[in-house]
Amino acid sequence: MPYAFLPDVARPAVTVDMLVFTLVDGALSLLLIERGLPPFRGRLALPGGFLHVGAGGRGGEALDDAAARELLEETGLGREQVTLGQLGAFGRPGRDPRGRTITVAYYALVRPDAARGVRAGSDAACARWAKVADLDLDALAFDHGGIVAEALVSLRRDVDRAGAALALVPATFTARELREVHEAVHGHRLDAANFDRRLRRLIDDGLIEPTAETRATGRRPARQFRAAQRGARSASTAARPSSHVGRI
Amino acid sequence: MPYAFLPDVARPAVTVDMLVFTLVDGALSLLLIERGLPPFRGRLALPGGFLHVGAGGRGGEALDDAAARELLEETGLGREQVTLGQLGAFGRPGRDPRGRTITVAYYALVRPDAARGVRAGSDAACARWAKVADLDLDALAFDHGGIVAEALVSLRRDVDRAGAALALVPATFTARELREVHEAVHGHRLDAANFDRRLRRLIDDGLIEPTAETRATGRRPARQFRAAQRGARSASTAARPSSHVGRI
DNA sequence: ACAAAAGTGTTCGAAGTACACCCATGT
DNA sequence: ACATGGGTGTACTTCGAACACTTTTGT
Repeated sequence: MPYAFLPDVARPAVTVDMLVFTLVDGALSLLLIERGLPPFRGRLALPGGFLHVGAGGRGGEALDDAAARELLEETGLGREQVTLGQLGAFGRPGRDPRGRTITVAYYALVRPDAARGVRAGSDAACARWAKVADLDLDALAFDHGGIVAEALVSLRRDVDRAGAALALVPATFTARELREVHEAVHGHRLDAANFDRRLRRLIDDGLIEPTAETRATGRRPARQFRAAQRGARSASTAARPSSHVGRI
Repeated sequence: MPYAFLPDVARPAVTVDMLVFTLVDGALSLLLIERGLPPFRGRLALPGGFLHVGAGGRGGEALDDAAARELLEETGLGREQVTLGQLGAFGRPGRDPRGRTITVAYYALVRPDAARGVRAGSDAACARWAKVADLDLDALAFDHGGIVAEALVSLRRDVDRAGAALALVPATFTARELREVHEAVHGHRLDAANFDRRLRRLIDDGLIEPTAETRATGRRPARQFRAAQRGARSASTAARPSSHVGRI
């Protein structure tokens, strides 16, 4: 038993909410559930759940582990298959009519090929991919609209640092696919020629590497790339300041 | 009374911890308190406290308000005098030996002139400015060393976007002072000539504006600048994509 | 053959870096 | 007068945007 006790103040309930992003038909999409119970019954909401807190002083799960658990429950995806990170905490009084809750929002970036199998999580009544462009943020349950809005700002800011973009393409991808990630996130077209030169820089920097095979894509076959495994950096990378991936 | 109740699961205690940064003698510094009580008695820690949660379902304070309240209690500074923002939530089991706690970390950037008067908060046993360069992160209480490390990464990333740097200089400042903020945060010297051209761009973008007076600084008097009040943007700013300030 | 997509080259401007240099002032 | 810091100019480079252009495939 610990030698000192936490003061006996009122505690909020703590939940973890997930912002699971992927690309569906080239459009940035977010996994939402339709609530089957009040409050906000019938409204769309972020998947999530309560943080597991052990009975004793030390038990329970870390926030990151709670996010990974929720992700697995809702989508069947393991944390190795996605890019996971924390967005922040939200706790305005009144955000949940049932009582005081704090939520810690996590984002998860899912490759589109892995996203195909995501359906009917055990926890959620009905999980679906919603295109971000079509989403009415004000219609979401709780304060989830505001959380999604913040996540989109972070995502758009950090997709250019390549880390986030690489998390949203299949393991091997074409230049077009990676470009479409940027286009989907930012919502506007990019010059294919300029983007290819950016790809070449990513190769120079050791972030991605070309594969031997090409892929038939309807017309002329395209070269493919894959994310470089860490450690296999080129000399030019070592000289540059490392491009930190940062949060989402 | 609400029509539905939160499930009766165990709840963690929720605290708000403050990372109060300023420049002391040109060195990036952080406000720390020496703990007077166990656990970690005698060790340095971030100032902070428990989130106020109302007895009913709706009462209590928002996370931002808790951060502002802690800041006021520890430093006497109001939220209008500082730049305040959330860093994130930390909740590893075992981070507090007394029991399960989640902390939401906030940063506050304090202008050096305002930091002069910060001393002996009502809450803290003994508050002091610690130079970040001299700090032994592993010696801090709880998991505060890791939190500080994360904050420094964010601060270094975002000081270049000008928003953070302007929060760490007096209301009117010289080019040298703003440059020293960048140097203090990044830990290396910058070319004064190039930095001056960056200043000129900040003027063009309407972020800062020159004042009429100059300041005697030992040798040749220096021109002074101030942060431009929002709304007084130049034409060039309106055309550009707005440079979001982002978190810390 | 032709359309569509892959891929290359060119030009321009914005902005970072390095460095030479002039200017104004307190001692 | 002169050292010190304030302030300007110049050359080089990187990188994004715009766009003309060639190459390679399927139909």
